Amino acid sequence: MLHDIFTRLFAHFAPQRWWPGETPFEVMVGAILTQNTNWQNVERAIAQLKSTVAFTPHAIFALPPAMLAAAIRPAGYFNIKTGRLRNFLTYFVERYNGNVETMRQQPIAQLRTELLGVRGIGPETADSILLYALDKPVFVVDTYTQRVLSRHYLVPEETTYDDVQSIFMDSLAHDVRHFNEYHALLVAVGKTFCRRTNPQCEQCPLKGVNW
DNA sequence: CACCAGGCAAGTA
DNA sequence: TACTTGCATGGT
Repeated sequence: MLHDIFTRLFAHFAPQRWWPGETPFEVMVGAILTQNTNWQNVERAIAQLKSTVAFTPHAIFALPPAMLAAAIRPAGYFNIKTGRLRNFLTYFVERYNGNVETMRQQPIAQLRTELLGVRGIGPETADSILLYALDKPVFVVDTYTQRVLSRHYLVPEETTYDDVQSIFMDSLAHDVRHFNEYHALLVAVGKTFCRRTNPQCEQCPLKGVNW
């Protein structure tokens, strides 16, 4: 059934080509900045940050917090996100010397535990980093995923993050490219047809699914 | 004007 | 444990 949903979405939408970002480290930063925030605003923030300092873990951490906050201001919650970014950078630099390839070599379960231990990184941000920055076969769940599934009565609305994730990871092959495209397509269908205000259910490519 | 966007943590009872 | 609230910009 999850395979059928993917087939419908893939037939309807063009490839999403997630995650936007020139480097894995940039994807990590974007994952934190995009929390409850429109991606367009994240792009502004990243652009401003790039024009402020060299886009490396050490350089960004060396930036005075007030300047970091000013740079990422367009992404919203800039004081909160400044702290969260610095928490992550502390972890990334202290444990991996800011080296993506070194981090990538660790086991998935260990990395997920480490990331969840950083204050400001919850399950979605952790999994986004694992999948989109480190190429780990982890399925990313977000509010659109939950909403699309529950609107089609595939899961109860109150299903937890980990349970939704298990539904996907227990029935699909653990393929990075597939998980990448699938999550992005769920966001696409959620945005386009499954909005709270002004839903467009009649034209949704998932119309009628209720296995 | 209201509402939303690729969440998370802290506070309250 | 189970809710609720704060965080904040920019687009529609």
